[in-house]
Amino acid sequence: MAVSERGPRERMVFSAAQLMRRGGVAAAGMRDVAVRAEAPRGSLQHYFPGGKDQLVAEAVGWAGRYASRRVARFVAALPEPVPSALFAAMVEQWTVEYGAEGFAAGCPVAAATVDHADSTASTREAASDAFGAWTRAVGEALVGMGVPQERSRPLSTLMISTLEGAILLARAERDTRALTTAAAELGPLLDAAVRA
Amino acid sequence: MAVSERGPRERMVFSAAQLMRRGGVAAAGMRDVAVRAEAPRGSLQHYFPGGKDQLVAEAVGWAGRYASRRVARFVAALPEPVPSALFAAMVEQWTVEYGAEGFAAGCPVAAATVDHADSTASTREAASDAFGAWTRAVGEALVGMGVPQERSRPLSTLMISTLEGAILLARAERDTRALTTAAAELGPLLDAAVRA
DNA sequence: TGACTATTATGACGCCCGTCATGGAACGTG
DNA sequence: CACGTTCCATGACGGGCGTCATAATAGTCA
Repeated sequence: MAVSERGPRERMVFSAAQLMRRGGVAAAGMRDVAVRAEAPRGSLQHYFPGGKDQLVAEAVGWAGRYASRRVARFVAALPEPVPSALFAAMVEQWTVEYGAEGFAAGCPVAAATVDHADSTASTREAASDAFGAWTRAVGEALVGMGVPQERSRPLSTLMISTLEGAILLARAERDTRALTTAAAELGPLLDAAVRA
Repeated sequence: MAVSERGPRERMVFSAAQLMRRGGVAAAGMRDVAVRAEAPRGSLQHYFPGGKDQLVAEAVGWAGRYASRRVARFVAALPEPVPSALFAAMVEQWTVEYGAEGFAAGCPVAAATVDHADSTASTREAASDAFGAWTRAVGEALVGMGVPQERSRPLSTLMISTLEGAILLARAERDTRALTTAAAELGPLLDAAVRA
């Protein structure tokens, strides 16, 4: 995830998301965002006239789109297109990161929800949209694997709930145990929904 | 949850946890904590010489003990002592709160993890201990219901992961859907582990 | 009573934050 | 060239934060 790609605007959104991942919304200071994005500080008020709220909302939206796109790529790369394998891939993304870079960062959407769901409407709506898009992407993938339409939404919601919670536990415990447990325990349940 | 119970020290810890539940660690200002606890501001530096870090850590510890105690009470109140009923009770605590008071607050341990897991060691350790105590309490309850010892830890971890994630989704979406889905989908899986 | 500790009170300090005001540079287009 | 739009630069402002210094009060026991 290099910072040097795309225009300065997108770099700032990306950097905001990265900082939120590590220390929540409060840790994503406007000055820090500009520095990390190698963007001029003056650009913030130009590209984000709505201030920090807008920046946070866009960072959350970016994260939602990123997660959704990831799902499609996971599906395409699966040796066997079964739900448990998709969930395992989603979990593996985190175990790999935590193994390689430590437990510094979590999900930016979760951070935005925890910090601003009650105080800032735009942030909460962005988080809702992000989770919605992600859930939809997973649900469509499940349908493509033979899961009945009406089962796809509850199961995709369950997958994302469990993954988010396991990320939380993993960070607190500095251990990927919760993540691997989630994948192992939920796998059979997910596969049992195919063609049911 | 009245604020007027116990001594001023415990009231401050409690108030800190409540504020963290709503807007994260940053929203739990020291001055606010004192006001909400109806405690003198000067008491903060007296009872918590370790500053805010100590206060946050104790709030997280308080939450962990609270959740653990709750598990025992849930088990005692169950009409039928099966794992799915325990999980349903844990979930119901949140659906009831969200139905009655709105989606303002989440789990304080989650908030502490998201905001300070990477920056403050004492907070992260407190969160790890809180999740550990909670997981242990749930695991012991599962064993008491006939779940084999070696299955109790993964299953209790799964329950807490899924619950925490569903709380997150529920707050973002302002909808208890994720919570009820979690209970409905995980129930059969949990009960299948009894005497297995 | 006196002395010692526990608790409370209050104001100030320094820091960082988001925001704003103002102006300069870059640059395509008429 | 002129000119307007887009983009960047910089410093200041006001406010909130955690922390600290200092002192007054309350409670307790010799």
